[in-house]
Amino acid sequence: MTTMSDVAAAAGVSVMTVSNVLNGRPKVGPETRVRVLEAVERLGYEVNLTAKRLRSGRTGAIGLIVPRFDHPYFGELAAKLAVALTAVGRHLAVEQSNASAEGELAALSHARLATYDAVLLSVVGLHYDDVDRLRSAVPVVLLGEQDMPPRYDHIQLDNEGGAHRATAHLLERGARNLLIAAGGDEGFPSMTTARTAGWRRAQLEAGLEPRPDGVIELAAYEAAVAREAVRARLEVDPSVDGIFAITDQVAFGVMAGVRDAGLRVPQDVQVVGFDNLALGEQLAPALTTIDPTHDWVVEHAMDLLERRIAGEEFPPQHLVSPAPLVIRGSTR
Amino acid sequence: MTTMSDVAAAAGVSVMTVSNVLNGRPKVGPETRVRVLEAVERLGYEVNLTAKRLRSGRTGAIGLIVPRFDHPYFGELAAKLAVALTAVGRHLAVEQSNASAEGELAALSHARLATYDAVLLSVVGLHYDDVDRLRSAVPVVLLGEQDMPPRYDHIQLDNEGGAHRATAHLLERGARNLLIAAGGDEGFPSMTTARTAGWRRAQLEAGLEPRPDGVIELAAYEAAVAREAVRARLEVDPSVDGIFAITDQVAFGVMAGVRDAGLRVPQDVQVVGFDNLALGEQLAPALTTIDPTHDWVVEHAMDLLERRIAGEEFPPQHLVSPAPLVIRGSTR
DNA sequence: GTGAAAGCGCTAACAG
DNA sequence: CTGTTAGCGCTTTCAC
Repeated sequence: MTTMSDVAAAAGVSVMTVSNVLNGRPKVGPETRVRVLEAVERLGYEVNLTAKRLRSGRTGAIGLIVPRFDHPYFGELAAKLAVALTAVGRHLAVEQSNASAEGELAALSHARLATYDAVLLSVVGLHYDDVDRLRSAVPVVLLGEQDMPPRYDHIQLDNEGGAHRATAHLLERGARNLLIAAGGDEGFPSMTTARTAGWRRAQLEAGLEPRPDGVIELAAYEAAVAREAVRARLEVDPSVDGIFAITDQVAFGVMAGVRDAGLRVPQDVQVVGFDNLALGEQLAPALTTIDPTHDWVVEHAMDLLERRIAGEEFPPQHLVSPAPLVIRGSTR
Repeated sequence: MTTMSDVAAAAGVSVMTVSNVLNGRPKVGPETRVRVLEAVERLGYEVNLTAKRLRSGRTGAIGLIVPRFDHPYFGELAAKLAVALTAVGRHLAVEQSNASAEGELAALSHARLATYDAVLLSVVGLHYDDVDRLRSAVPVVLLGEQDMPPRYDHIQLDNEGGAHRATAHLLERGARNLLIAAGGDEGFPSMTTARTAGWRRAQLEAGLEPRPDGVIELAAYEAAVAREAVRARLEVDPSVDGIFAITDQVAFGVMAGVRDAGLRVPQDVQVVGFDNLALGEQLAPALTTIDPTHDWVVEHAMDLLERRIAGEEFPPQHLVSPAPLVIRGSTR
């Protein structure tokens, strides 16, 4: 374990000069710099990030807290974020919040958040009050579709608009008997209510009254749950010719459920998802879906983070990303 | 920002006593303890993990370094690991290594590894020499199928055996013209060579000579690549009746490619994958595959980590997890 | 059972 | 341009 003092001794300078060289501060003579860098090289010195943070309050690390590691949506977002952060000399560590009931609170604890220069918090599954109680020593930017305390910067998708585009597309391609595979009304603004509203509005604008039994209520947004629900529904109601699935994972289940019922996608039933997971492109047929524009989210999240880290003061930003339609084979 | 001194002052004790209470050390009087805990509660104190680590060298955090966040295999492993670590009072942070060429080295730097009590390093894509050059201040346990320096603890799957079981199953279910969707021989022991060897051995044991053109060489283990390669192959060679895909992601592409060629799974071509990704179960037909037994890996990895963290000395362990067959609809 | 002193490795602030 | 001093918040050590 070599320290800065070791390097300083080896180079015949003070620790402060070593620190100045290593952090690229301007006031170091060129030959002193070379001598220090040689000593660093020779001793294999690497900075102790823990000590650096304790003193300076910075490490270059950004935290991303997601509800679960095994959902591809977060994996795809995290991958893009990691690349973008690496490009600006930072790095990303991802933590999972709701591995267990207590895990949720533990991951959000002051102490753990404080290990990062800033934190991106994905609020899926968190409630307004949980987040409102949060006290963080570092800047926090919220990501996700829940209604959240306005004092935070918050980036979300155009859920209503995306669902509207998805549904309008189904109608345009000739579907008339539309279902939505979603959840029940939770009584507060959420991804579910916003996307359901978009599905409803598109039909009203086309002069269609949404079917009263149009919502297939799913206990969980998982493929297996959707698959069984869709199969059961189609067996008693074969008139259905279009289904908007509230997420791509649900859409994967919907497509399997349609097949289980002996029907074909897209000839008998057209399907549109929401999330544009990489895998949707590889199915046969490939999934028509709404793109959550991760690049857009990453770009704007990083801008907010950098400005907050720099201490810039400005009112909390509430950004809504576009959510364009991606047309593939699951619609005609 | 309240510190331990603030709490000590509020409770009328020394910082040392606060530290003792908070860390459950035995030598504190019951009523002192209550007084301290009250002060902690009142002031909303939370420990500064950075300071704690600088002094004690421990934070309770375990690092998992994966090649990429957006591969579901790692997501599923990380999720299970996070749950298990939470249960023992630790927590998991996941970092991505090869977001870029330099990212790989950066993620493995001494400095970054040192922010954890121990590190699980997934070595997919890393070379023997990269890992051999690694100097870490904390225990490192290797995860993955590459050949690695024996001085590390290393957990891998039974690649050859799993591939053998997958192939034997295809033969048992009547397939006779077998392909493997894999990569070329890289000239060193790897996941590719081990799984290809298992595929070969199963055929030899059944009295079949593996076809010289039996390996569909994929430029990358991605669904899109496999899909196109399989479609092209089946169009010139319709006699194929069984394909072992080297990973589930490849298998997803293989199944789509079979359909693209106008054939059916499993009636015309049977398919077996390797990884048991959650999604494989939701396809129609569901994917027969080899289970990488994440639970087994997690259990053994945690055991090694805890013992190394505790400073226990023992020879490097090289463990091979079972890799059982999971039979579903993609085989008859 | 409790506390005082020392210092983990680094950097901010300032002196030279 | 370079060095000195002080101290981030905590735990280790050892004295009482």
